[in-house]
Amino acid sequence: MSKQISTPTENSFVPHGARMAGEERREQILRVAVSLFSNNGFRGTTTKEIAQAAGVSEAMVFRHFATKEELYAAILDHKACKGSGSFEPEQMAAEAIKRKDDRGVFESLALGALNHHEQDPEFQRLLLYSALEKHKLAQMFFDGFVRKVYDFLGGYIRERQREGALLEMDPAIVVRGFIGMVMHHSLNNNLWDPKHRLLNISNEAAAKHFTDILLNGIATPSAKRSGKRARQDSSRNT
Amino acid sequence: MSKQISTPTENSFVPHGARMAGEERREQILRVAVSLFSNNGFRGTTTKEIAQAAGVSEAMVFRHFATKEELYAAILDHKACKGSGSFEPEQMAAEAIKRKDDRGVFESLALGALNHHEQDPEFQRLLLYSALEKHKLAQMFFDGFVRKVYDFLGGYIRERQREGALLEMDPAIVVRGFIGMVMHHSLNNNLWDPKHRLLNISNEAAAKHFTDILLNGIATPSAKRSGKRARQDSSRNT
DNA sequence: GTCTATAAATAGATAGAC
DNA sequence: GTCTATCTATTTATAGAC
Repeated sequence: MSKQISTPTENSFVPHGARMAGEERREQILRVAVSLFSNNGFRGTTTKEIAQAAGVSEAMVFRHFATKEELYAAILDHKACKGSGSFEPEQMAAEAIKRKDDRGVFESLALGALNHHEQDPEFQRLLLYSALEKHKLAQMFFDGFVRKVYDFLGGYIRERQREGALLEMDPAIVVRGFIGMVMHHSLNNNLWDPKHRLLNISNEAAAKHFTDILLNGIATPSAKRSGKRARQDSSRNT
Repeated sequence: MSKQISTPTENSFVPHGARMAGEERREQILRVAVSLFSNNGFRGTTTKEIAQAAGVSEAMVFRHFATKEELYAAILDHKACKGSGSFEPEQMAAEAIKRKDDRGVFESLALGALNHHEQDPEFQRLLLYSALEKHKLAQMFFDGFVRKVYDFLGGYIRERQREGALLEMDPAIVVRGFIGMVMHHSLNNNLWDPKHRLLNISNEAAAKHFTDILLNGIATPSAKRSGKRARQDSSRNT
């Protein structure tokens, strides 16, 4: 509330990369803005609210960020970088990939994503808002980070298909399905409070069960043998 | 643009349920408002925009709807009813359920949902916006319609588990996973234009493949036999 | 019914004192 | 650096003429 940790003695000789005294204030504004934007979206958040939440005047906000749009862009940029920074799929599943442990690969990725979204719920809301509001940075994030995930995970799946461990099927569809299970679950956890949830399980359990479904499916072995008939029955509209 | 199909001759004796002359105008306002709200959200849409898009003055909008909030609520209500009206899962999969055709059940539900969201993209955007913006009607829709789907589909899964056709596993998790695949795919189709999509397949193909994954998984039979080992390897963090 | 005009409140952004 | 005061444009909503 009342932090005045400034370094006025060195104000005269600040090198090009040195942090200004107001750097702290800037980050404080960013923090509260993240919270407000993620809760109310871009248009649902006023600069006055941001200023009040940060405990400064509105003019201060515009001193650090020329426009509201610039502030929002700074946040999305920061979050997108942090998002692809603190959550590196390739790195996260590196071990399991070397061991060709399919379960380990998918389970660790799912758990990583679920935990990431749980500890930083603002991230998903921010991204969804910006996607709905058609902000450029949302498009950039998806074109960048998401595409990387598809390429990376799709590549692993393709490799395992060649080795005969996974069924032949467009890897992109598999990735879409798996990410769908995980992201949709995260979204539900983030949008609805625990009291209203239709499903309340730990991230570990969710990651495990989604991986179970992806790799093994839910049909029993006996049902699978007799399943071919039903399949023919229902393929009238193909 | 210039429809004046009114019935002024009967204006004097309107029964309690009769439609006013301005009923048409009201629905026109509703239509353009749906489009604008779904594109820009509640706070991102101005009453002036709505009036201009409807080709009337702003005062006319407020004649039909006392407040902007009331207009928004009317839209969500209408859409939610239409959503649970034109898309009745139990009815849609009724045949397949009677035949105990698991593939048919999941595939028809997935295809129904995908087609529904494709022919009415505004619906999903509207719902997402209202969920993010924490409007009451979004909560009501999820507490009502979505819960019904979970109960209905979860019930079917439980029944098939008792019959030995499906593996023992919390039905809610299965429903969450399957709905996740389908909804996440729909959302991707709705948020990104075709040029930027990472996956471009027909709804029929998507429904089929998601059902394949759900029932059979993606592991080959041989991999499943040797899969138990890998499972033990990766269960260090359980 | 539909419009013009406008009220009342709020938005983003700036000027200038300290 | 931070504030108060203010400006301008926009937004919701209403009044009253036709």
